Amino acid sequence: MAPVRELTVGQVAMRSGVAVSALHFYEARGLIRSHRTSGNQRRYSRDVLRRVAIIRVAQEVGISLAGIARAFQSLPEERTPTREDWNLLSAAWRDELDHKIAQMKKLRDGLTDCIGCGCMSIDKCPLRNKEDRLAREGTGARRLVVS
Amino acid sequence: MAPVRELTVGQVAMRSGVAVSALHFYEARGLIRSHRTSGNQRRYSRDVLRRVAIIRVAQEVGISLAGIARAFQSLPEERTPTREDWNLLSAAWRDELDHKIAQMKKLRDGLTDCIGCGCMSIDKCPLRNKEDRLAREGTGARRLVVS
DNA sequence: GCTTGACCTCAAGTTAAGTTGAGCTTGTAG
DNA sequence: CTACAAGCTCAACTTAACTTGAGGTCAAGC
Repeated sequence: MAPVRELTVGQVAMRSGVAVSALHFYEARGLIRSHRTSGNQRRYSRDVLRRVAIIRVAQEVGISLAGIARAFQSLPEERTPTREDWNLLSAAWRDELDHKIAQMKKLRDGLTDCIGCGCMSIDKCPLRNKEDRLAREGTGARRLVVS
Repeated sequence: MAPVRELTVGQVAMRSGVAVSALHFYEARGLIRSHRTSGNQRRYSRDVLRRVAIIRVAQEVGISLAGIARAFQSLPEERTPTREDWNLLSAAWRDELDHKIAQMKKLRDGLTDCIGCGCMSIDKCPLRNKEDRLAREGTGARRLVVS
């Protein structure tokens, strides 16, 4: 087979639509990998494009880079991930997403009922009920999760 | 009528479930207001509790403090907001929420179809389609929006 | 062979939403 | 009247996810 042309950072950046600096950053975070030329420049195999695409999609769905990295660990190190590999990943995320959608619906419905009423006390109002608030991660600054 | 007792920061913190530092912060951001005692301590009128409750709910729904502040500007400055005032607010947010839910559903459905397939190119894949991505705000670090 | 654009590294800056701490003042209970 | 908890201000730190900049290297065209 003809040798599949490797990509430079610039090419990956252009084709994936993310900045070069972001690619460096993803690499530092272990989300993508590259090897170096004799002149120390990065070269990527073509499947990095899929990885990057999935990173962006997952982010939009509200998954943090840490979460994505965790999920990516289920992918094989040696071989290029197959479609099946990716499907396993997406299945897990789809569940997360389903859950978030459900939570948001609950909030939306609760909003109209509760915002103008007298039930906004911390323990009584369904909206203010700590039991099943949407999860937050991180301890310092709060991140708003999802999308 | 009996004079309605004003609240100290500590009391508001306890009753609303947010930290004193967060209340200071909200005040600096113009989300809540207080007046000062002769000794320069904050005193809050009771309706601050509702405000704070709504701030938290709105945040969970993915609205940034800046967005909340914007919305709060529609509230009357002079009088305590009525139920009607709040309802107007919530209506707008409910729409936002509806929209976000719709986007998430789209993403969820697209995810299963697309993640394992070959369509992940920036311009063809529905998931990667720039047209109606979820809005991002801010220019520096990206925030993940919603909940 | 040199110029120019693409790369490289590493440090520091940015935003959101707060938290933490130092140093100082208030207010209330005994 | 004196502790001591609760307040106050202001500056600095935190996290995530990047971007920006400085200072230096690589490679391809003319």
